[in-house]
Amino acid sequence: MSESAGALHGWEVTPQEAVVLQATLRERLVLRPPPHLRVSRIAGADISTESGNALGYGGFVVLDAVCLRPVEQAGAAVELRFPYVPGLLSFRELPVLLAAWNRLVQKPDLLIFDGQGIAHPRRFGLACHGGLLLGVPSIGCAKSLLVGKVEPLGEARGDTAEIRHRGEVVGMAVRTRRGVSPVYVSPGHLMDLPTAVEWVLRVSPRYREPETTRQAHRFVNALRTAE
DNA sequence: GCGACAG
DNA sequence: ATCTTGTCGC
Repeated sequence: MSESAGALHGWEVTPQEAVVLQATLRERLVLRPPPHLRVSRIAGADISTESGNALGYGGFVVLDAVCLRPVEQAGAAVELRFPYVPGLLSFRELPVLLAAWNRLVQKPDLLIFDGQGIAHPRRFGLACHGGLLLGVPSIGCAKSLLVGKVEPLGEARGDTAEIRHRGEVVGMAVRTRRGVSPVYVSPGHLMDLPTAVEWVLRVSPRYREPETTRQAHRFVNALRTAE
């Protein structure tokens, strides 16, 4: 019997317990893609919150991996019970994303999260946790760094520079568009760095951020505004 | 002890 | 992330 998505652990945890969980869960990460990864559908995930907190609106937008056109979207609204703590973002966002995931019919072959993968203090960022939880290859693509240092990178689209942290290469700064600041890419689950960079560039043909992230952001923001 | 700190 | 006004550039 295969484990159903979301059955890794409960969400009623304290920040201290979350840190312990991360150390345990990271041992189950697979940092290489499946032998013959075929991606026909790729999805972005994001959440949108109210100013005071309370409800979080989360969702996925699934795109055709070739034309980048949306094929399905699913969302959910759940009370956010875990605070925003740098390094523990997944414990805040994944409960609502899991609810949205369960409403999704056409599951994607690859997921891109708005946050870090292994470029994380304990090598277990949002994309790692999300990919492991859902059992899908995943990539972290963040707008800013959580940990690590990067040397200046070239100005051309496609230029990269390693993200180094404690002597390890944990990700890559990637210029997806000339004249704008780079995005920070790192593997989540069932993924490696070269493949992650390749996909981020492929789904970011025009704007700084991947089309998956842009569409997911628009979708969940519309969800919140409509309520 | 002092900064840094995904979204 | 969200709250907010104007401003710069294609």
